[in-house]
Amino acid sequence: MLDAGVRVFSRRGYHGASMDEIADEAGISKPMVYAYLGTKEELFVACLHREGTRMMEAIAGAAAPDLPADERLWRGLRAFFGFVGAHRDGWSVLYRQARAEPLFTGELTVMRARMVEVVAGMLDHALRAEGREVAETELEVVAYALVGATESLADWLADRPEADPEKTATRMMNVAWLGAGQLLQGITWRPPGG
Amino acid sequence: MLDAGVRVFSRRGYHGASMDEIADEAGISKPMVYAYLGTKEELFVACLHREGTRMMEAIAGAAAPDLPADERLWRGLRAFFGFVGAHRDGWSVLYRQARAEPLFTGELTVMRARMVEVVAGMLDHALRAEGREVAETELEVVAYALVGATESLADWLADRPEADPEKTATRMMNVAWLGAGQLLQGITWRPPGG
DNA sequence: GAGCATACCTACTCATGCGTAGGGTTACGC
DNA sequence: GCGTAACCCTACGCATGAGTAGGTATGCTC
Repeated sequence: MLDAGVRVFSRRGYHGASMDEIADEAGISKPMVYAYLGTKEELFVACLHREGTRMMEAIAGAAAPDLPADERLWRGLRAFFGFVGAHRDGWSVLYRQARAEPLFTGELTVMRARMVEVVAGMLDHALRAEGREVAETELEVVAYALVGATESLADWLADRPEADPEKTATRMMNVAWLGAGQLLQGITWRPPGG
Repeated sequence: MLDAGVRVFSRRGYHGASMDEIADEAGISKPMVYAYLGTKEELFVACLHREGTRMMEAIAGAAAPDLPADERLWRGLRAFFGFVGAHRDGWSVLYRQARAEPLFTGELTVMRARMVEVVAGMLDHALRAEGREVAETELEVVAYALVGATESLADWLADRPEADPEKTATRMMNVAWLGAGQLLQGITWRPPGG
């Protein structure tokens, strides 16, 4: 039933989806949907939650905390893109629909914050291993950028059924790691004339 | 009048915005809106178009094509940040709305092509200067990642009034350039055991 | 088999909001 | 002063779709 919701929401968008169509897709009647999952808004949040949780679990399960940073990042990215590739509908619901609708931005902010926390923790861990340290804000910014870039590529992937998730993960890793790798070595770029 | 549209659309979202409210915001009556700009859908496209064009011009104007690649990227990024920062309720919000709504995917494809053209063209130019060449898809992916990261940082910035835009742009440049810089040198990361 | 609960459906109410019809107002020509 | 034309308004028609009322079938208890 949530599956039906996710399918229809991703096909039509939150507003374009009618409860009739969702009920139809699930093979039951509308009052049943209301009986089990409440209003349209609640139904959407339920879908959002489930897809988000599944994704988090997929990533957390892949990126074991005792691995070296690049390996962790790679596995995390691969799990992420693998998930998006396999659940294009779910991704569309999560990040396209939820982002556009002011009603759901709160939910989404929480999820992203958790993602950023994970990534920042990864970088922090790698830095401490080398005896270096960086202000928390600095890490947060880098993590934000990486998460944003990854989300963006996930969108790219979701629009291209022929694209390979594995290959996309590798590309992302190139951008993320070669950038982050330099940063971890203490190399920074400076604005000209600054 | 388009200004009113942009304001209301970004405040309420595409569906949440009513033509009455837009007309009210513009200080005229609804039939006037229809007389000048047609249906709600056409109005939205017009807003999207204008904001997108403005942003493109801001970036293209800042990043002169005869500069070295890092300088171009830096100026482009700064212009991008400046624009998104100054038009917080403008382009990025509309863009988000458009992505969620299947109605606008066509229009969006065109805009995206132009965006990618600007960012990827920058990278492509740098590559050709070194006599190297990379598949168009490859460039598109990198461009996507960079734009996504930048948007994400713009969000980060918007939530923190005390943060410095210039400094944030520098951080973004660090991630983007040190990553892209390595890539331009032909250095690529490979998956372990691949 | 009467009473009752569960599970589900058809068919409705009602609010919302896009798009428009038709009426008023001002300015100008004659 | 009267026609008329440009301009803009109020006030409505109408479709859509969220949420619900009230009915029907099946099964379970005593």
